[in-house]
Amino acid sequence: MVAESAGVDVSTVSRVLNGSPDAVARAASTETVALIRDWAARLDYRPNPHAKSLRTARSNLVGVLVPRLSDIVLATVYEGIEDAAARHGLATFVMNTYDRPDEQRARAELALSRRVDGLIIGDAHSDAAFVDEMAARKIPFVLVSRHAGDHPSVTCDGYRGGRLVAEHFLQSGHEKVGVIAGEPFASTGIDRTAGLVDHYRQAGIEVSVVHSAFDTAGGHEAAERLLRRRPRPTAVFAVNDFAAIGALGAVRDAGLRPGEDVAVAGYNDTPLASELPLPLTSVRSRTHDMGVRALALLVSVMEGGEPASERLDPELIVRASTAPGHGRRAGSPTGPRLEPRMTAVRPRL
Amino acid sequence: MVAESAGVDVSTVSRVLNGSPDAVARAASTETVALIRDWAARLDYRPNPHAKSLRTARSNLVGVLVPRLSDIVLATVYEGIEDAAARHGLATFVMNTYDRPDEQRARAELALSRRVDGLIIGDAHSDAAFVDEMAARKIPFVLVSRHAGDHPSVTCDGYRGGRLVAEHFLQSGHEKVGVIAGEPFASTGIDRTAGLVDHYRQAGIEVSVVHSAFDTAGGHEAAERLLRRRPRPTAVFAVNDFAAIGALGAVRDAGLRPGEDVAVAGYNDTPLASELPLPLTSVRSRTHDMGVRALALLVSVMEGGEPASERLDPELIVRASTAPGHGRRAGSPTGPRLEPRMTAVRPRL
DNA sequence: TTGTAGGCGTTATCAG
DNA sequence: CTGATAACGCCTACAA
Repeated sequence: MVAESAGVDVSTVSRVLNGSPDAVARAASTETVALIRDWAARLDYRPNPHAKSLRTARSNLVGVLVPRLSDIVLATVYEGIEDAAARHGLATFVMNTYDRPDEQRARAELALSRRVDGLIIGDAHSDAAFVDEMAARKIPFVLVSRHAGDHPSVTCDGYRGGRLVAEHFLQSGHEKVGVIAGEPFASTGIDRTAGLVDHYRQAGIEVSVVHSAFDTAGGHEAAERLLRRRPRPTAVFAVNDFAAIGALGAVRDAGLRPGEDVAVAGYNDTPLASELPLPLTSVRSRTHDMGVRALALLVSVMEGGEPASERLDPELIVRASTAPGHGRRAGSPTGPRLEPRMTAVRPRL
Repeated sequence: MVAESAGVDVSTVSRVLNGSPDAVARAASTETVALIRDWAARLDYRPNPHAKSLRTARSNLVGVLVPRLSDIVLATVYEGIEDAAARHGLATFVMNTYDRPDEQRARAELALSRRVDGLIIGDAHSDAAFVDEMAARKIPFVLVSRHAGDHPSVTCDGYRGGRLVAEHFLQSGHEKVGVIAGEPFASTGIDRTAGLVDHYRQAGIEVSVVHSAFDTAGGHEAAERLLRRRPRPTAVFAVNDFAAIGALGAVRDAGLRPGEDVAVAGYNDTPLASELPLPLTSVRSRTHDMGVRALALLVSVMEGGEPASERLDPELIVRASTAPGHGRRAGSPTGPRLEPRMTAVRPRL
């Protein structure tokens, strides 16, 4: 189209429109380049991506599998992926798998039938069955958020995150601790739990671990179970902020003062954590960065590389839920005197 | 590929693999059909979507624009879109625009350059500037969540939602009411606010309206402004659950009892609303359904139709934040006696 | 019922 | 430096 209008050959047009700046210089005369660029702009020409993909056998598409996009953690990871993908000229499909193996396979096939150049898998299970299949089929992919087997992955160091919480709890004098460990198939929960458990064990202390769904209701129910144990935990670590919020509610419902009678820490430092009535101690897990790095890693895999996995460093954010009087929300008019007021004369047990 | 293996002509293969059941029956002999199907399965043949799109000038791709995917409301709408799209054999791209007009245009162009067959726009501004441009360019699109101009849209009736809250507040005896109205360019906040304001006006009462960001911090700050007014509001309606959570915090920080001294209602009935320590009254807005319906509407538009917009019905869910003693979280061991305990002997003002 | 041929818009190769 | 040509895989009108 550009070619006809400008009276130039198609191949020249292609060379000008696609080549790197200096390649263009070598490929066509200055006038021809100007002419072609002019017509392309005037007709606002866009190369047809389907024709291009057909010819080059590259779609510049990547598929992304997540357990659930309405989980803010994964949504934020995906935002990172999407940002980075746009910068690389790639487009992304996201799909929910609800952590169900059959859906993982079905969605992956769907993506593959769309001829994606690679896959970012955010819902790997620790048994690695599904990802091993993908690897056996030589499909370029990376894992994000969770790791499995020794496939390339970008994660945030959950083991270290768990230790950070353990150190904080120990320094605060907690010797009876409970962990709400999330789903048993997710490396995130496994690592975070192991980090805390190991650190406590080195101090000669055993902690109670219960599993739960990754949401508020799951955390509430799991915390109830922990609070029934004797001696009762004085600190609870939930491997997810939403579970931690549920735990806060359970503590309150049990007639105890969250933050005072029972310290509660979460994970991921969700935007809500700092804004809760009782601000929540949490471990920042650099979710957006994980997405950005995962896409970079995938690009490297797609280019035939065998890049090393990346493990980002977590950061503990201490707030009032584990340190009464600390970590008040900025901009509050009342200052550190909030907590006593929030918890005044609540009957014990 | 299938053709060579089976020793059949390519066009016959195409006919068998694409045609509707009875078209196939008319197009090839039973044996040939079986033969072709057999080989297709054995080679797990997938038609190349790029070749198909090139030939048919249809990509089966739809672009989705949202303000921000890490907002659970839009994430849930998108889940609905994605579910429905998969059922229609369509694939979707989502992109964040952060409610910035330049990003809206840039992302729409990106989608268009990918040759999407249509667009679902979840971030329309009430001035309709951007969507009018799209319409002028004859691009098939529908709006979701927000409406603008008289372009086809799927929304939940915010005006009615606002009225539902107003009725509930009036029945509870609130005569001094504040509204946290969200961003002024979003039809959602505008309609919800208008519904409440109109209903109160019909009762001869004026309400205070303040704008804010749609997040927790915005709601906190806006509530502080409302609570400084005299006479002080006894009820606050935030057009978004996250803003409502911020408002709950502000009420508490002001030394008042949320739910008792100041009723707080939110909007969207986010999963968190029912799980908060003080369960939040909210208006359910059928976000997932909106996504599903929006995709159906887009399909109709892409087929050349001019379908009418859809307005789904909202539902008020009353909980303890506006009705102390009501709406306790199911499964709690303490029953309706929670609220007095939560708010005991907090100093007034 | 089956086969043939042309073209969708690119890019790569080869020749001028 | 520029132009012609083939091929990517699919669909469809037309012919047999």
